[in-house]
Amino acid sequence: MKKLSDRQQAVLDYIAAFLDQNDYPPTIRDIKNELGISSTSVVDYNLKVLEERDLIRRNRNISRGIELVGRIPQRSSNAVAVNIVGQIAAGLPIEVPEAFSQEDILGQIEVSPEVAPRGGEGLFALKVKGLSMIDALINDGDIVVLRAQSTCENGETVAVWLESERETTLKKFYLEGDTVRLQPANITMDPIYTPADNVRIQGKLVSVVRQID
Amino acid sequence: MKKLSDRQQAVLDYIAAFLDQNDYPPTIRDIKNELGISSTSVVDYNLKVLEERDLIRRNRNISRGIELVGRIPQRSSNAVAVNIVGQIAAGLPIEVPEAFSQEDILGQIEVSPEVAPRGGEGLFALKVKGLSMIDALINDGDIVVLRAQSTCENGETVAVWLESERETTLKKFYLEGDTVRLQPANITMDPIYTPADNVRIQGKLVSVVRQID
DNA sequence: CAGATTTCAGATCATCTGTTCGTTTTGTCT
DNA sequence: AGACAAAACGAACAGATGATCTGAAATCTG
Repeated sequence: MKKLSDRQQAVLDYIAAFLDQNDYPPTIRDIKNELGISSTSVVDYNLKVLEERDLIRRNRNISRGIELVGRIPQRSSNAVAVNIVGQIAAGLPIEVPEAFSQEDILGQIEVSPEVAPRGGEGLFALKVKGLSMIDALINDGDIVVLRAQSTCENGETVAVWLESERETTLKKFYLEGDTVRLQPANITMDPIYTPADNVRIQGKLVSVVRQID
Repeated sequence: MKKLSDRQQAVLDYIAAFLDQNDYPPTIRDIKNELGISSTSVVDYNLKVLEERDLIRRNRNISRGIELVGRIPQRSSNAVAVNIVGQIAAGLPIEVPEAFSQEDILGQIEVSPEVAPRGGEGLFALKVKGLSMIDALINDGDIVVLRAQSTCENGETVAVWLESERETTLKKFYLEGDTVRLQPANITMDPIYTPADNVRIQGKLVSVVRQID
Protein backbone atom coordinates (compact mmCIF):
# COMPACT_ATOMS: atom_id res chain seq x y z
CA MET A 1 0.00 0.00 0.00
CA LYS A 2 1.43 3.28 -1.08
CA LYS A 3 1.97 5.87 1.54
CA LEU A 4 -0.38 8.75 1.97
CA SER A 5 0.72 12.03 0.51
CA ASP A 6 1.49 14.82 2.92
CA ARG A 7 -1.72 16.50 2.03
CA GLN A 8 -3.80 13.40 2.52
CA GLN A 9 -2.24 12.85 5.89
CA ALA A 10 -2.89 16.46 6.77
CA VAL A 11 -6.52 16.14 5.78
CA LEU A 12 -6.88 13.02 7.88
CA ASP A 13 -5.19 14.64 10.83
CA TYR A 14 -7.32 17.70 10.54
CA ILE A 15 -10.52 15.71 10.48
CA ALA A 16 -9.44 13.93 13.61
CA ALA A 17 -8.47 17.18 15.28
CA PHE A 18 -11.72 18.79 14.28
CA LEU A 19 -13.66 15.89 15.67
CA ASP A 20 -11.81 16.25 18.90
CA GLN A 21 -12.83 19.84 19.04
CA ASN A 22 -16.41 19.57 17.93
CA ASP A 23 -19.14 17.01 17.99
CA TYR A 24 -19.67 17.16 14.28
CA PRO A 25 -17.41 16.58 11.31
CA PRO A 26 -15.88 19.39 9.26
CA THR A 27 -17.10 20.51 5.87
CA ILE A 28 -14.98 20.32 2.79
CA ARG A 29 -14.52 24.06 3.06
CA ASP A 30 -13.41 23.82 6.65
CA ILE A 31 -10.67 21.54 5.50
CA LYS A 32 -9.86 23.71 2.53
CA ASN A 33 -9.46 26.82 4.64
CA GLU A 34 -7.55 25.19 7.40
CA LEU A 35 -5.03 23.56 5.13
CA GLY A 36 -4.74 26.56 2.87
CA ILE A 37 -6.06 24.73 -0.13
CA SER A 38 -7.48 26.94 -2.79
CA SER A 39 -10.26 24.76 -4.09
CA THR A 40 -12.87 22.48 -2.66
CA SER A 41 -12.32 20.11 -5.51
CA VAL A 42 -8.84 19.41 -4.23
CA VAL A 43 -10.23 18.43 -0.90
CA ASP A 44 -12.83 16.33 -2.61
CA TYR A 45 -10.14 14.65 -4.63
CA ASN A 46 -8.12 13.79 -1.57
CA LEU A 47 -11.12 12.65 0.35
CA LYS A 48 -11.85 10.25 -2.46
CA VAL A 49 -8.40 8.81 -2.08
CA LEU A 50 -8.83 8.44 1.65
CA GLU A 51 -12.18 6.82 1.09
CA GLU A 52 -10.72 4.30 -1.32
CA ARG A 53 -8.24 3.32 1.32
CA ASP A 54 -10.99 2.85 3.84
CA LEU A 55 -9.63 5.49 6.12
CA ILE A 56 -12.83 7.46 6.03
CA ARG A 57 -16.39 6.87 4.98
CA ARG A 58 -18.34 9.46 3.07
CA ASN A 59 -22.05 9.98 2.92
CA ARG A 60 -22.84 11.47 -0.41
CA ASN A 61 -24.89 14.59 -0.66
CA ILE A 62 -24.95 14.92 3.07
CA SER A 63 -23.24 17.85 4.61
CA ARG A 64 -20.45 16.94 6.98
CA GLY A 65 -20.96 13.35 5.97
CA ILE A 66 -17.42 12.36 6.77
CA GLU A 67 -16.82 9.56 9.23
CA LEU A 68 -13.47 8.36 10.39
CA VAL A 69 -13.34 4.61 10.26
CA GLY A 70 -11.60 2.93 13.11
CA ARG A 71 -13.10 5.43 15.46
CA ILE A 72 -16.11 3.33 16.08
CA PRO A 73 -16.53 3.23 19.81
CA GLN A 74 -15.11 -0.04 20.88
CA ARG A 75 -16.58 -0.71 24.26
CA SER A 76 -13.47 -1.18 26.25
CA SER A 77 -13.46 -4.80 27.18
CA ASN A 78 -12.55 -4.20 30.77
CA ALA A 79 -13.34 -0.86 32.20
CA VAL A 80 -16.85 0.11 33.07
CA ALA A 81 -18.08 3.61 32.42
CA VAL A 82 -19.84 5.16 35.36
CA ASN A 83 -21.82 8.34 34.97
CA ILE A 84 -20.90 11.36 37.00
CA VAL A 85 -24.32 12.58 38.01
CA GLY A 86 -23.66 15.40 40.39
CA GLN A 87 -21.61 16.82 43.16
CA ILE A 88 -21.00 15.91 46.71
CA ALA A 89 -20.26 18.50 49.34
CA ALA A 90 -20.44 18.67 53.06
CA GLY A 91 -23.50 20.85 53.25
CA LEU A 92 -25.55 19.21 50.55
CA PRO A 93 -27.58 16.03 50.46
CA ILE A 94 -26.49 13.63 47.77
CA GLU A 95 -28.58 13.82 44.68
CA VAL A 96 -29.97 10.37 44.29
CA PRO A 97 -29.18 8.72 41.01
CA GLU A 98 -32.55 7.58 39.81
CA ALA A 99 -34.32 10.02 37.60
CA PHE A 100 -31.19 11.01 35.80
CA SER A 101 -31.63 11.32 32.12
CA GLN A 102 -28.72 11.32 29.78
CA GLU A 103 -28.72 15.06 29.84
CA ASP A 104 -27.88 15.51 33.47
CA ILE A 105 -24.66 13.62 33.25
CA LEU A 106 -21.55 15.68 33.87
CA GLY A 107 -19.24 13.13 32.41
CA GLN A 108 -18.07 9.62 32.78
CA ILE A 109 -15.37 7.91 34.69
CA GLU A 110 -13.90 4.53 33.98
CA VAL A 111 -13.47 2.08 36.77
CA SER A 112 -11.77 -1.25 36.87
CA PRO A 113 -14.00 -4.28 36.62
CA GLU A 114 -12.89 -5.64 39.98
CA VAL A 115 -14.87 -3.01 41.78
CA ALA A 116 -17.69 -3.01 39.30
CA PRO A 117 -19.36 -6.39 39.21
CA ARG A 118 -22.39 -6.83 36.99
CA GLY A 119 -21.21 -4.18 34.61
CA GLY A 120 -21.26 -1.36 37.07
CA GLU A 121 -24.92 -1.76 37.87
CA GLY A 122 -26.00 0.49 40.70
CA LEU A 123 -22.87 2.57 40.49
CA PHE A 124 -22.79 6.31 40.21
CA ALA A 125 -20.11 8.90 40.59
CA LEU A 126 -20.03 12.34 42.12
CA LYS A 127 -17.55 15.16 41.92
CA VAL A 128 -16.30 16.32 45.27
CA LYS A 129 -16.76 19.99 45.98
CA GLY A 130 -14.73 21.52 48.73
CA LEU A 131 -12.29 20.25 51.27
CA SER A 132 -14.73 18.77 53.73
CA MET A 133 -13.60 15.22 53.04
CA ILE A 134 -9.94 15.88 53.39
CA ASP A 135 -9.98 13.62 56.43
CA ALA A 136 -10.97 10.78 54.14
CA LEU A 137 -8.00 11.68 51.96
CA ILE A 138 -10.35 13.05 49.37
CA ASN A 139 -9.52 16.34 47.75
CA ASP A 140 -11.55 19.00 46.09
CA GLY A 141 -12.26 17.91 42.56
CA ASP A 142 -11.86 14.21 43.16
CA ILE A 143 -14.40 11.85 41.72
CA VAL A 144 -15.96 9.38 44.13
CA VAL A 145 -17.66 6.30 42.81
CA LEU A 146 -20.45 4.94 44.95
CA ARG A 147 -22.76 1.98 44.93
CA ALA A 148 -26.28 3.02 45.80
CA GLN A 149 -27.41 1.27 48.95
CA SER A 150 -29.10 2.25 52.17
CA THR A 151 -27.47 -0.26 54.47
CA CYS A 152 -23.95 -1.48 54.91
CA GLU A 153 -21.64 -3.74 56.81
CA ASN A 154 -19.51 -2.60 59.68
CA GLY A 155 -16.20 -1.27 58.52
CA GLU A 156 -17.32 -0.23 55.08
CA THR A 157 -16.73 3.31 53.93
CA VAL A 158 -20.03 4.91 53.10
CA ALA A 159 -21.48 8.27 52.17
CA VAL A 160 -23.88 9.20 54.91
CA TRP A 161 -26.28 12.05 55.37
CA LEU A 162 -26.36 13.29 58.95
CA GLU A 163 -29.90 14.31 59.66
CA SER A 164 -29.41 16.78 62.47
CA GLU A 165 -26.15 18.23 61.20
CA ARG A 166 -27.66 18.39 57.71
CA GLU A 167 -24.49 17.39 56.00
CA THR A 168 -22.96 14.70 53.90
CA THR A 169 -19.80 12.95 54.93
CA LEU A 170 -17.73 10.02 53.84
CA LYS A 171 -16.50 7.76 56.61
CA LYS A 172 -16.02 4.23 57.80
CA PHE A 173 -19.22 2.99 59.40
CA TYR A 174 -19.42 1.04 62.65
CA LEU A 175 -22.71 0.31 64.35
CA GLU A 176 -22.08 -0.03 68.08
CA GLY A 177 -25.28 -0.67 69.97
CA ASP A 178 -27.61 2.07 68.94
CA THR A 179 -24.95 4.60 68.19
CA VAL A 180 -22.82 4.81 65.13
CA ARG A 181 -19.13 5.45 65.05
CA LEU A 182 -17.98 7.25 61.94
CA GLN A 183 -14.26 6.83 61.52
CA PRO A 184 -12.27 9.04 59.16
CA ALA A 185 -9.98 7.25 56.77
CA ASN A 186 -7.16 9.35 58.07
CA ILE A 187 -6.13 7.43 61.14
CA THR A 188 -4.79 10.51 62.85
CA MET A 189 -8.25 11.97 63.15
CA ASP A 190 -10.89 11.24 65.71
CA PRO A 191 -14.16 9.44 65.05
CA ILE A 192 -17.63 10.93 65.31
CA TYR A 193 -20.26 9.27 67.45
CA THR A 194 -23.89 9.85 66.62
CA PRO A 195 -27.22 8.11 67.21
CA ALA A 196 -28.02 5.44 64.66
CA ASP A 197 -31.23 7.12 63.61
CA ASN A 198 -29.34 10.25 62.72
CA VAL A 199 -27.48 8.67 59.84
CA ARG A 200 -28.82 7.92 56.41
CA ILE A 201 -26.59 5.74 54.33
CA GLN A 202 -26.49 6.97 50.77
CA GLY A 203 -24.07 4.58 49.21
CA LYS A 204 -20.94 2.60 49.63
CA LEU A 205 -17.65 4.01 48.51
CA VAL A 206 -16.23 1.94 45.74
CA SER A 207 -13.47 4.02 44.30
CA VAL A 208 -11.85 7.43 44.37
CA VAL A 209 -10.26 8.90 41.30
CA ARG A 210 -8.15 12.00 41.18
CA GLN A 211 -7.15 13.40 37.84
CA ILE A 212 -4.44 15.98 37.79
CA ASP A 213 -4.89 18.86 35.29
CA MET B 1 -37.84 23.62 36.14
CA LYS B 2 -40.80 22.78 34.02
CA LYS B 3 -40.88 19.42 32.37
CA LEU B 4 -40.08 18.99 28.74
CA SER B 5 -43.01 18.65 26.42
CA ASP B 6 -43.50 15.32 24.70
CA ARG B 7 -42.25 16.76 21.49
CA GLN B 8 -39.16 18.24 23.06
CA GLN B 9 -38.36 14.93 24.68
CA ALA B 10 -38.90 13.19 21.37
CA VAL B 11 -36.55 15.59 19.62
CA LEU B 12 -33.93 15.04 22.26
CA ASP B 13 -34.28 11.29 22.08
CA TYR B 14 -34.10 11.33 18.33
CA ILE B 15 -30.91 13.36 18.32
CA ALA B 16 -29.35 10.89 20.71
CA ALA B 17 -30.55 7.96 18.63
CA PHE B 18 -29.28 9.55 15.45
CA LEU B 19 -25.92 10.19 17.02
CA ASP B 20 -25.73 6.56 18.02
CA GLN B 21 -26.38 5.57 14.47
CA ASN B 22 -24.17 8.05 12.69
CA ASP B 23 -21.03 9.96 13.40
CA TYR B 24 -22.63 13.28 12.64
CA PRO B 25 -25.63 15.09 14.06
CA PRO B 26 -29.00 15.26 12.29
CA THR B 27 -30.31 18.27 10.40
CA ILE B 28 -33.43 20.12 11.35
CA ARG B 29 -35.14 18.42 8.46
CA ASP B 30 -34.01 14.99 9.57
CA ILE B 31 -35.76 15.65 12.84
CA LYS B 32 -38.80 17.09 11.15
CA ASN B 33 -39.26 14.08 8.93
CA GLU B 34 -38.60 11.51 11.56
CA LEU B 35 -41.03 12.99 14.03
CA GLY B 36 -43.64 13.77 11.44
CA ILE B 37 -43.47 17.47 12.07
CA SER B 38 -44.71 19.56 9.23
CA SER B 39 -42.41 22.54 9.53
CA THR B 40 -38.77 23.21 10.18
CA SER B 41 -39.78 26.19 12.24
CA VAL B 42 -41.35 23.91 14.78
CA VAL B 43 -38.15 21.97 15.12
CA ASP B 44 -36.22 25.18 15.34
CA TYR B 45 -38.54 26.42 18.02
CA ASN B 46 -38.18 23.29 20.10
CA LEU B 47 -34.45 23.23 19.65
CA LYS B 48 -34.36 26.73 21.01
CA VAL B 49 -36.16 25.53 24.11
CA LEU B 50 -33.76 22.65 24.52
CA GLU B 51 -30.86 25.02 24.07
CA GLU B 52 -32.15 27.35 26.74
CA ARG B 53 -32.24 24.46 29.14
CA ASP B 54 -28.68 23.57 28.30
CA LEU B 55 -29.60 20.18 27.03
CA ILE B 56 -28.08 20.85 23.67
CA ARG B 57 -25.71 23.35 22.17
CA ARG B 58 -26.30 24.86 18.76
CA ASN B 59 -23.82 26.31 16.35
CA ARG B 60 -25.61 28.91 14.37
CA ASN B 61 -25.46 28.90 10.63
CA ILE B 62 -23.62 25.65 10.66
CA SER B 63 -25.29 22.63 9.25
CA ARG B 64 -25.76 19.83 11.71
CA GLY B 65 -24.44 22.15 14.38
CA ILE B 66 -26.27 20.40 17.16
CA GLU B 67 -24.33 19.00 20.06
CA LEU B 68 -25.72 17.10 22.97
CA VAL B 69 -24.27 18.43 26.15
CA GLY B 70 -23.15 15.87 28.63
CA ARG B 71 -22.72 13.29 25.98
CA ILE B 72 -19.38 11.64 25.86
CA PRO B 73 -18.18 12.05 22.34
CA GLN B 74 -17.79 8.61 20.96
CA ARG B 75 -14.45 9.45 19.52
CA SER B 76 -12.94 9.54 22.96
CA SER B 77 -11.55 6.13 22.72
CA ASN B 78 -12.41 4.54 25.94
CA ALA B 79 -10.26 3.96 28.91
CA VAL B 80 -6.62 3.34 28.44
CA ALA B 81 -5.03 0.47 30.30
CA VAL B 82 -1.90 1.38 32.18
CA ASN B 83 0.36 -1.26 33.63
CA ILE B 84 1.05 -1.31 37.32
CA VAL B 85 4.74 -2.02 37.27
CA GLY B 86 5.80 -1.80 40.88
CA GLN B 87 5.48 -0.09 44.17
CA ILE B 88 6.27 3.33 45.40
CA ALA B 89 7.29 3.88 48.97
CA ALA B 90 9.12 6.57 50.84
CA GLY B 91 12.32 4.64 51.28
CA LEU B 92 12.59 3.10 47.85
CA PRO B 93 13.64 4.54 44.54
CA ILE B 94 11.05 4.21 41.85
CA GLU B 95 11.65 1.30 39.63
CA VAL B 96 11.89 2.76 36.20
CA PRO B 97 9.46 1.36 33.73
CA GLU B 98 11.61 0.24 30.89
CA ALA B 99 12.64 -3.35 30.84
CA PHE B 100 9.49 -4.69 32.31
CA SER B 101 8.48 -8.03 31.04
CA GLN B 102 4.89 -9.04 31.17
CA GLU B 103 5.51 -11.07 34.29
CA ASP B 104 6.55 -8.14 36.36
CA ILE B 105 3.26 -6.42 35.88
CA LEU B 106 1.18 -6.42 38.98
CA GLY B 107 -1.98 -5.53 37.18
CA GLN B 108 -3.57 -2.86 35.14
CA ILE B 109 -5.50 0.26 35.87
CA GLU B 110 -7.86 2.04 33.52
CA VAL B 111 -7.58 5.76 33.18
CA SER B 112 -9.80 8.18 31.36
CA PRO B 113 -8.57 9.25 27.97
CA GLU B 114 -8.47 12.92 28.96
CA VAL B 115 -5.41 12.34 31.04
CA ALA B 116 -3.93 9.83 28.67
CA PRO B 117 -3.23 11.44 25.34
CA ARG B 118 -1.62 9.38 22.65
CA GLY B 119 -3.09 6.21 24.03
CA GLY B 120 -1.37 6.36 27.36
CA GLU B 121 2.09 6.43 25.90
CA GLY B 122 4.71 6.93 28.55
CA LEU B 123 2.35 6.20 31.38
CA PHE B 124 2.96 3.73 34.15
CA ALA B 125 1.34 3.06 37.45
CA LEU B 126 2.68 2.20 40.88
CA LYS B 127 1.05 0.90 43.99
CA VAL B 128 1.64 3.04 47.03
CA LYS B 129 3.12 1.26 49.99
CA GLY B 130 2.88 2.91 53.35
CA LEU B 131 1.55 6.17 54.64
CA SER B 132 4.41 8.38 53.61
CA MET B 133 2.36 10.23 51.04
CA ILE B 134 -0.55 10.93 53.26
CA ASP B 135 0.29 14.60 52.99
CA ALA B 136 -0.46 14.35 49.30
CA LEU B 137 -3.81 12.82 50.16
CA ILE B 138 -2.54 9.48 48.98
CA ASN B 139 -3.25 6.46 51.09
CA ASP B 140 -1.60 3.11 51.50
CA GLY B 141 -2.74 0.91 48.66
CA ASP B 142 -3.64 3.70 46.27
CA ILE B 143 -2.54 3.46 42.69
CA VAL B 144 -0.67 6.43 41.27
CA VAL B 145 -0.42 6.89 37.55
CA LEU B 146 2.66 8.71 36.36
CA ARG B 147 4.04 9.95 33.11
CA ALA B 148 7.70 9.21 32.82
CA GLN B 149 9.70 12.40 32.53
CA SER B 150 12.80 13.84 34.10
CA THR B 151 11.88 17.49 33.97
CA CYS B 152 8.74 19.38 34.78
CA GLU B 153 7.07 22.75 34.94
CA ASN B 154 6.71 24.68 38.14
CA GLY B 155 3.56 23.78 39.96
CA GLU B 156 3.26 20.28 38.61
CA THR B 157 2.96 17.40 41.00
CA VAL B 158 5.81 15.01 40.44
CA ALA B 159 7.38 11.96 41.93
CA VAL B 160 10.91 12.88 42.99
CA TRP B 161 13.80 10.94 44.38
CA LEU B 162 15.68 12.88 47.04
CA GLU B 163 19.31 11.94 46.67
CA SER B 164 20.64 12.66 50.13
CA GLU B 165 17.54 11.59 51.99
CA ARG B 166 17.36 8.52 49.80
CA GLU B 167 13.63 8.60 49.56
CA THR B 168 10.83 9.03 47.12
CA THR B 169 8.12 11.59 47.58
CA LEU B 170 5.22 13.01 45.68
CA LYS B 171 4.87 16.76 45.83
CA LYS B 172 4.24 19.91 43.90
CA PHE B 173 7.47 21.12 42.39
CA TYR B 174 8.67 24.73 42.40
CA LEU B 175 12.15 25.69 41.31
CA GLU B 176 13.18 28.85 43.14
CA GLY B 177 16.65 29.94 42.21
CA ASP B 178 18.85 26.92 42.83
CA THR B 179 16.67 25.42 45.51
CA VAL B 180 13.53 23.48 45.05
CA ARG B 181 10.38 23.90 47.07
CA LEU B 182 8.38 20.73 47.41
CA GLN B 183 4.85 21.56 48.42
CA PRO B 184 2.52 18.91 49.82
CA ALA B 185 -0.92 18.72 48.25
CA ASN B 186 -2.39 19.08 51.68
CA ILE B 187 -2.36 22.82 52.14
CA THR B 188 -2.14 22.55 55.91
CA MET B 189 1.32 21.07 55.71
CA ASP B 190 4.63 22.82 55.29
CA PRO B 191 6.83 22.63 52.23
CA ILE B 192 10.29 21.11 52.04
CA TYR B 193 13.22 23.10 50.70
CA THR B 194 16.14 21.28 49.20
CA PRO B 195 18.96 22.03 46.75
CA ALA B 196 17.99 21.57 43.14
CA ASP B 197 20.72 19.01 42.56
CA ASN B 198 19.31 16.86 45.29
CA VAL B 199 16.08 16.09 43.45
CA ARG B 200 15.62 13.65 40.62
CA ILE B 201 12.29 13.95 38.90
CA GLN B 202 10.92 10.53 38.17
CA GLY B 203 7.61 11.35 36.60
CA LYS B 204 4.61 13.60 36.61
CA LEU B 205 1.53 12.62 38.53
CA VAL B 206 -1.37 12.07 36.21
CA SER B 207 -3.96 10.34 38.29
CA VAL B 208 -4.60 8.71 41.62
CA VAL B 209 -6.98 5.82 41.97
CA ARG B 210 -8.19 4.30 45.19
CA GLN B 211 -10.18 1.13 45.05
CA ILE B 212 -11.97 0.11 48.17
CA ASP B 213 -12.01 -3.64 48.77
C1' DC C 1 -65.11 32.71 29.03
C1' DA C 2 -61.33 36.16 27.66
C1' DG C 3 -56.72 37.09 27.31
C1' DA C 4 -51.99 35.60 27.54
C1' DT C 5 -48.72 32.21 26.45
C1' DT C 6 -47.05 28.34 24.22
C1' DT C 7 -46.82 25.51 20.31
C1' DC C 8 -47.40 24.53 15.54
C1' DA C 9 -47.86 25.36 10.36
C1' DG C 10 -46.64 26.84 5.80
C1' DA C 11 -43.98 29.47 2.92
C1' DT C 12 -39.87 31.89 1.65
C1' DC C 13 -35.25 33.41 1.85
C1' DA C 14 -30.23 33.19 2.56
C1' DT C 15 -26.55 30.61 3.01
C1' DC C 16 -24.04 26.50 3.55
C1' DT C 17 -21.99 22.79 1.30
C1' DG C 18 -21.03 18.85 -1.86
C1' DT C 19 -20.42 17.93 -6.80
C1' DT C 20 -18.81 18.47 -11.34
C1' DC C 21 -16.17 19.96 -15.27
C1' DG C 22 -12.60 21.91 -17.86
C1' DT C 23 -8.05 23.50 -17.18
C1' DT C 24 -3.41 23.96 -15.28
C1' DT C 25 0.50 22.56 -12.60
C1' DT C 26 3.62 19.09 -10.91
C1' DG C 27 6.10 14.80 -10.82
C1' DT C 28 8.03 10.75 -13.07
C1' DC C 29 9.65 8.12 -16.56
C1' DT C 30 11.86 7.34 -21.08
C1' DA D 1 12.47 17.42 -24.21
C1' DG D 2 8.19 14.76 -24.59
C1' DA D 3 4.55 11.67 -22.79
C1' DC D 4 1.72 10.43 -19.34
C1' DA D 5 -0.51 10.32 -14.93
C1' DA D 6 -1.22 12.33 -10.48
C1' DA D 7 -2.40 16.31 -8.14
C1' DA D 8 -4.15 20.88 -7.82
C1' DC D 9 -6.99 24.56 -9.44
C1' DG D 10 -11.09 27.80 -10.21
C1' DA D 11 -15.61 28.50 -11.34
C1' DA D 12 -20.22 27.32 -11.58
C1' DC D 13 -24.03 24.66 -10.18
C1' DA D 14 -27.59 22.43 -7.39
C1' DG D 15 -29.09 20.38 -3.58
C1' DA D 16 -28.94 20.61 1.48
C1' DT D 17 -29.89 23.15 5.34
C1' DG D 18 -30.73 26.91 8.80
C1' DA D 19 -33.31 31.27 9.71
C1' DT D 20 -37.30 33.92 9.71
C1' DC D 21 -41.94 35.88 9.01
C1' DT D 22 -46.97 35.60 9.48
C1' DG D 23 -50.67 33.61 11.20
C1' DA D 24 -53.32 30.03 13.38
C1' DA D 25 -54.25 26.41 16.70
C1' DA D 26 -53.68 24.58 21.24
C1' DT D 27 -52.96 25.26 26.01
C1' DC D 28 -52.79 27.71 30.12
C1' DT D 29 -54.41 31.23 33.58
C1' DG D 30 -57.44 33.85 36.17
